[in-house]
Amino acid sequence: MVVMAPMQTAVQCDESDQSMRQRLVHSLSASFPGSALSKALSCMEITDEGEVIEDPLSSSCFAEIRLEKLDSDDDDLTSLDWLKSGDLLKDLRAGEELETSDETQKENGEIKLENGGYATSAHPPNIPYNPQKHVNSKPPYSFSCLIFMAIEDSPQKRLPVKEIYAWILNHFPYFQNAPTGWRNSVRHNLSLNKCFRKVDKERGQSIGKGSLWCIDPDYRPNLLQALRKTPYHPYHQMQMLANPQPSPIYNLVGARRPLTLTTQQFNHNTPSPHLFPFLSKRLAQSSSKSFTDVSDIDAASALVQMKGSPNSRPSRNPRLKPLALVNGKRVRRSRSPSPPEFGSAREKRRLKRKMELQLAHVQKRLLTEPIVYTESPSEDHTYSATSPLHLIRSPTSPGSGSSSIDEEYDFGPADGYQSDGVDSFVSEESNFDESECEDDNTLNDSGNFSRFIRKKCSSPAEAAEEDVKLGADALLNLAGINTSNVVPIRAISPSDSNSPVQSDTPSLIKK
DNA sequence: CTATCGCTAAACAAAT
DNA sequence: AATTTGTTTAGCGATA
Repeated sequence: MVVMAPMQTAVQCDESDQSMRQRLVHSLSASFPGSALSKALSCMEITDEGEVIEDPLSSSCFAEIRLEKLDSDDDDLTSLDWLKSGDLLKDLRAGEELETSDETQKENGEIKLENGGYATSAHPPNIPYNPQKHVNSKPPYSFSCLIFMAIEDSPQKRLPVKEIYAWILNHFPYFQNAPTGWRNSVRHNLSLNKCFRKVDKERGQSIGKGSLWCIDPDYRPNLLQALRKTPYHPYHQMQMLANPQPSPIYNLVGARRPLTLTTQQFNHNTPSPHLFPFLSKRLAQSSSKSFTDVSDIDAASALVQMKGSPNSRPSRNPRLKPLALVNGKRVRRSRSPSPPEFGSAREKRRLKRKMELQLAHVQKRLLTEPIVYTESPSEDHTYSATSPLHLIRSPTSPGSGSSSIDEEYDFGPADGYQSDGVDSFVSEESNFDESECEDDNTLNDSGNFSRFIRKKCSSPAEAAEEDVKLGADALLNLAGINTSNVVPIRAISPSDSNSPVQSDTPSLIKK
């Protein structure tokens, strides 16, 4: 059931589009001066009649986000009872007033401190957040999101710590008066959060102390997802500009509700080239491919036959080592392998071939599609976030320090802060050309996915088997079929959320 | 009640 | 030597 937003509908229909758009453009430009956001906004031309001549967000990845009913709490939203709670109507009216005044500041929940200093209170959840205006409210973004936005907003998609500080200070004046501990938190987050990766400096390159930090391409969708789930995330306001239709109510009233994209919506969610030049370029190449096509389902059903009924399998994922606590650290216990069951040799070969072809598509999608189907925060951007690639990475490879990461995971060489600006994951994309799906040898020999597997497995035969098993799980999950070998980053249906598999999912994998 | 998450503080080492 | 950067541990409150 899709829950529309009755309040926002009323708000947006009562006022003209033009005034709303103009005010939002003004507000966002002021909120994010000089940023990619304001650049994207500057590309919009609003006529006197309020028409947006060029709307860079018309195909935004957030343009068709809808809120799906996810839990019993949503029932509250289907009734109008929630309207009566608190001073919501007053707050909403206050939220509409984007012009700053002392009075509206009070109504907007601003916390005016007598000493004019730092407040630890979070921004009120029922007020649209303006970082430039609500300078005394703690931003409703996690440090992960702040760092993500800072890095994404940089020309090279990589920043030294110092400039991350600067970006945050510039865009969130709240931190100008905050104690310096937040810098520690930023560094702590950079260090501990797997989503962020240090870029090795080139020889002779000097950017001062420390390294550049970038987004790990594998986790970028997770961060996007996390940002999307954040109330008042800037891109949502952009979405309102592009598509002033009823939006998820939580973005207005601040209730914590995850967004879920439907399969149909997925295909239309192309990021703005103004905001995500590399991502939009990548997706444009594969936009003609549907996310879950018939062949996926076909292959998945074949896999069900091959693997047997998912429900008949033991709940524990045999390939995931369960976690144990040793000296306070989470480590993996040893596992006992579970051999796959196949039919005749001929049938096995046929299905394997089919599997490999489908696996190639899955691999390609996993590395190129930005949208993540998750409802658990742990799948977004936290220290415990997992990705398909991480499932098969050895989390505690001996000697896998920062210098060996690139080699082991085939990251491209560091570009340097002021270098050509080629995004690191562009090179990864090139490893997944459609033509690779046409040849078994190529498939097995050139993909990162396969390389990871081979590094993990001791023999080619074992690697091939691992390949098939992994692809089987990926396809089954993409087809919405619950399996014991869940690929946790995608296609997790609400009914899977309590599956025993997830409890076996690694909850903390250190870098 | 428990586990997880995000934040904060702190200690410490390494780099500049 | 001082400062900045990076890593790690610990603890707390909020939340699911």
